Amino acid sequence: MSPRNGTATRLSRDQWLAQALDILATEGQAKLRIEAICKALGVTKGSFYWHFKDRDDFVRSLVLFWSEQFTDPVMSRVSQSADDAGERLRSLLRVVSEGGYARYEVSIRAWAAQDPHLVAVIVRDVDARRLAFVASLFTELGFAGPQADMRARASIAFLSFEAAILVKSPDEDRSVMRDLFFEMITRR
Amino acid sequence: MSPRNGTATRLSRDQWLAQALDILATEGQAKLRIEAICKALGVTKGSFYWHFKDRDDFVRSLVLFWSEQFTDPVMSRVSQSADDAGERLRSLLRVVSEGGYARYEVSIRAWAAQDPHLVAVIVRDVDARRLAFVASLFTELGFAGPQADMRARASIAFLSFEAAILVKSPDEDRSVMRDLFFEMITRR
DNA sequence: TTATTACCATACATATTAGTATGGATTCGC
DNA sequence: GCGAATCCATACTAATATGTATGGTAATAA
Repeated sequence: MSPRNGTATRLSRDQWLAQALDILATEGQAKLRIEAICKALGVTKGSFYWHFKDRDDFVRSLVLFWSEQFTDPVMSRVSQSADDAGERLRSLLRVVSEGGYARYEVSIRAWAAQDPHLVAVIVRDVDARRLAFVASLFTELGFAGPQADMRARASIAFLSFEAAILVKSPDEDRSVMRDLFFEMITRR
Repeated sequence: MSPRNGTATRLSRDQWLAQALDILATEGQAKLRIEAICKALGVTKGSFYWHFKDRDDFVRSLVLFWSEQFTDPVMSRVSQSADDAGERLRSLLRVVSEGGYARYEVSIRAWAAQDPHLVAVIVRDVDARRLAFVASLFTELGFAGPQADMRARASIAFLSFEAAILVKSPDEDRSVMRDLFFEMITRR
């Protein structure tokens, strides 16, 4: 109920977006109403309409924020994690899974389906960059063309939908699952 | 604009749900408002509130309808498709992909996230039955325990997220992708 | 054929949410 | 310190959605 930030409630645009992503992950997109976020931030609508033109502007900014937070940073972190392409792939699987980066996929894509003009454009760009990045890992591992593409799609699907399947494995089993998946998908 | 059913607009509960699923797939869940569905069906709200108690009742009925339409029928059809477990898996991949059965996954799961009480319960049940069914195929193929479970999750993820990734392959490539995926996932 | 049920139209009430207008309070450049 | 820009509160409007009350028509059973 009380403001979530320390000092006397004076917010930046990014604080708005970060709080919104948190609500999106924990309570779903139906709870992502303007005044509800205001309450979580300890401010009123006056703040919202200073930072954002309207709700459309907010949603697009949020999806853009998501794409900037969870695409390039992950890719560059993974790129620097190892020299061996196999180890980088292993790092990708672990980072995305344990970092909870996949928990926004469903909500974001539900928006994309109902806003083909702007949200879908951003998501499509993210998809393309993810696919190219992961496929390049498999190319480095010696898979060519469609084989690399298929493995990239399967890997992204495995990571993304792992977070969406409501029947969960225990945590220790999830790392076992990842290892088994890694062995299968890198086998020549 | 005109009523989509032939005779003089006299609907059953299932016709309501089928029309709703169609709107959900084509226009997204934001367009799934009561009066919008009324318009598509050529009736008014009086009809809606005769068939459904309120909107919550409608949403839960819709998710239940989805689970009944796209779980047991697919499983039984696949079960009868061949004797060999590998051919049944191949049949599953083709039927789900070409039948467009995965296009509701995102919207349904977005609802599940925001309604843990009832919608999520239904989706969880669907997930469990899907996992058990697909895992049993891999068990038949000689994979035991975690190997079968991992392969079931990967297969379901591949099918579900294939429909959600906005960067699409051409249609002929999708069948190639399926074949490549099949070879990889069934390799011992 | 008549009474009853199934199904729907209409008109209304209510709630929720987005959006606006305006002024007040902090902070910052200078 | 002072003006200007930044950031937000308050009070309001307007649009959109759900839900209700009630009556009407077509089908069905007897």
